[in-house]
Amino acid sequence: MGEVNSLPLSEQKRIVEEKWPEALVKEKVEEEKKLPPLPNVDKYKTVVTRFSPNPDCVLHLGSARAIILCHEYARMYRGKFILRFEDTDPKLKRPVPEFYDSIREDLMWLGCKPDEEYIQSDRIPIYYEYAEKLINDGNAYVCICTPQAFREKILAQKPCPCRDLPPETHMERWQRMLDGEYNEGEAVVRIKTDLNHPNPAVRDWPALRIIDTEEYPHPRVGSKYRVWPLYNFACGLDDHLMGVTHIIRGKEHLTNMVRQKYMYSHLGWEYPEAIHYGRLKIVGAYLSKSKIVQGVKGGLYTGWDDPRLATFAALRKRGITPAAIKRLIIDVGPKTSDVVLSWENLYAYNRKILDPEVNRYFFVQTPIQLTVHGLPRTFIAKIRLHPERPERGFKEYVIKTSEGDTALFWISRNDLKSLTVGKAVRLMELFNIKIESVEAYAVEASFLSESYEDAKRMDAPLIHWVPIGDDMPCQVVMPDAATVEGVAEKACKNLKSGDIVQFERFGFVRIERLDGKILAYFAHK
RNA sequence: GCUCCGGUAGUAUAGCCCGGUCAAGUAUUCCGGCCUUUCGAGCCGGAGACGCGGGUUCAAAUCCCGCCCGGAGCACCA
Repeated sequence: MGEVNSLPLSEQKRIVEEKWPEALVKEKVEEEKKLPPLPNVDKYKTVVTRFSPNPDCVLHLGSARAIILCHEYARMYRGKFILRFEDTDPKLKRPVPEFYDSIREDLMWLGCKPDEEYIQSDRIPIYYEYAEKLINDGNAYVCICTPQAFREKILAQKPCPCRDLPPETHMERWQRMLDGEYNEGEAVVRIKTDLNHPNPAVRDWPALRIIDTEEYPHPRVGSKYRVWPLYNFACGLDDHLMGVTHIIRGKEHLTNMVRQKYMYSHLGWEYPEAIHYGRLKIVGAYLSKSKIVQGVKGGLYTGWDDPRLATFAALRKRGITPAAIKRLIIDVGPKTSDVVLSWENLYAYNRKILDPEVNRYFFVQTPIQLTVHGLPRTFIAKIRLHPERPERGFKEYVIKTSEGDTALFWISRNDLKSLTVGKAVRLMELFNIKIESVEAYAVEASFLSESYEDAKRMDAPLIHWVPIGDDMPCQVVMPDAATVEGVAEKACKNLKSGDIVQFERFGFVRIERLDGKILAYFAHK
């Protein structure tokens, strides 16, 4: 051991290469983290997962866990991924037509295309059918107690007066519910459970209730139905009916599973495998639908894609790639503890994806004028669009010694701090200069030399620049919605809306608009 | 309050079920260095964690008990 360690590294490496070449190869394979296996996959012919949003808001990073986990597992086992809109509350959580589409779009953008799609508001007759069966079999009943009266009974582990009435009576009441003879809140269908269950919330839970859809019409089916299923009823039935084998959802649904299991046993069904992951938050962002809706409606945010929001629309606008989100979610995995992500984690994945792909440009933030005197000749700066990929092409600027021997540039006021009178500075990819004078809005300098080696030897700071005249105005909207003003180099005029580029020494941005001037959104450093 | 989860570095994660190979791995972050006409990326090195207290055991991040902290649910919402 000591003998081996005393050898130079290159020698050690040579020996290993000779004797165990496979050891080195293995070392280089950077393994991507994989999802842990799903439980009891063998029990089912095909794995079926579902993502079931309420279309009452746009999707955000908080939903990413459900979407990506469900989709990824479905792919992993060559199974099926279902999108199911749970829009059964026309009153309190009103679905909004535009969100059905925005959710579909977000899923496509994320690369999580559903194999099938269902909308619960189209399935009301199915829910009625099972409600009747359950009532007929004495496993459900129509309760006409006031909520308070019922609550008292159930807390005392006693049946309410309705519970033990014969099924025929309840079938009559059910018919009256459908016929509109009860008003909102006057009757509710309950699933029978164990009255002694330790958690009062699971005892005889409500399955269907009445909504006055004349007053609160459903955006898709209007006033067609007065009796609407509650979450546990619709969701519980659908999961079985659609053949869902693995339910992957947040742990807030843990008690819902307990409730639904009673219904499954009434129907003689077997409950699917269920994974309840923890809550996902990201520092500084509101991931609550109500906060988002409130903020957008109230004008606090510019829209669903306001850069301060962690909606997919906002992330997309900023140039955060779906691949980065996917890696992040897979990295976090399906465990039950809550996580508070830091943006750095997301950015790091995104940077890894973007860096080898996107072109580089100069953007000068809060520009000030730099005058360079004493140019010996005209210079041509020919700069690669991507440092490692010369085949991408170049951008070219001719630095003319127009007025005598001087040239004018924009440089960033932020770089003022690295400029000291008498010291050398390198204009990246161009030449070295010596600072003669520094004022708040103007810097004077003189030409020093051309070679990069000189700059290195002098330990000169490197700053980027845009030739005055070869510039175009550019605004960058930052993640806090503040706007940074500056100038971009002229070559940016060839960019298109939607392009993601790196503004060197500034960060990655996505081009939003280009009309003589540039509007970009900042992704990250 | 009741019911149920969970707590590994700044962040995220592996390991926990089936104690030893964990003087705890990985990614990111931060700090150095190298490389490179930029930042970045890349390469090399460094910093940084088992919530607390008991117990069982030759041996505990892993098993048991207590405590503390965090979260979720307790709707005729999803």
